[in-house]
Amino acid sequence: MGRSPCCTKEGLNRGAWTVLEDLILTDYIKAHGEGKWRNIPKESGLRRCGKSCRLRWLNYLRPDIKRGNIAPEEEDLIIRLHKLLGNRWSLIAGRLPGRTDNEIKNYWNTTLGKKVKGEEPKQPKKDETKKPKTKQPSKDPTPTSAANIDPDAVRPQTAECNEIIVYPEPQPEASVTDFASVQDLAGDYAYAVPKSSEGSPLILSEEEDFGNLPMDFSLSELLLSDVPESEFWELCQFDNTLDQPLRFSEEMMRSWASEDGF
DNA sequence: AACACGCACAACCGCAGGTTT
DNA sequence: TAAACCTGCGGTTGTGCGTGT
Repeated sequence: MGRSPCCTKEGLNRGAWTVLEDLILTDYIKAHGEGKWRNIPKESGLRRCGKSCRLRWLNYLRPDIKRGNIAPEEEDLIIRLHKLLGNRWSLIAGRLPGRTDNEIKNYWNTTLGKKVKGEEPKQPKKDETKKPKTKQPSKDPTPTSAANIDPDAVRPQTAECNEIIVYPEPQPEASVTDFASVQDLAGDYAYAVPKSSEGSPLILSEEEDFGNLPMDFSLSELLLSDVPESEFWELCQFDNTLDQPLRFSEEMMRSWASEDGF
């Protein structure tokens, strides 16, 4: 099949976006919605190709984008997902609320890839006090930024499920009935372990306790619907470098649940 | 203070695949 | 049915900034 260039390059701006261009693009998308990228330059007057507009919006201007450092739990998840999926960044990003494929790809190439290979990054990742590279004020972190979420924070509810912890099968030290089975539609078990007010896991053993769980879902379906079931538990397995089960934060679960219509 | 170097990340490029004509 | 169009993805590049000398 023949392929035309994405746009005629003549007369188009390239390189870093200006504040004005960002404003025009944001206003246009607010008014007309996403999609029809090719029409944007024509209709908005932006001197950018549609592809560039799409990239700018998806990776930078979208209001739900999370700014700030990758949290340890996100990092853990990226490593595991990459192990399973390889460089399928968009798929990985789809399971990290507010993160873009480009951001994850960059993070992997600069930091995580080395870490996983056992090679320490030359310098620790700069903290959130770092300034943006380009002089664009729209880079301000959103209030929901990961940098604002302490993954180790103890949330003082006793009955609500704060965290979903997936244990590999079979459970070595406990029987299935020691845990709250959220649902096992596919024959897989997902265990919800609420934290006590002291922060230690509270093991549910009574059926009625399950009613306090915040959502009802098929975890394998929710997590990676396009990953074969046979590979699902591989993702959840303990390994030598991460001696703990796979954890998903409350925020992730909320985001996934809303995205997937649960 | 000036320079060199390396890192981080926004942006670009080419390709693949789905949709429309 | 084929060609053209459009969107999305992953790899790569360019460059601003921080840090070390």
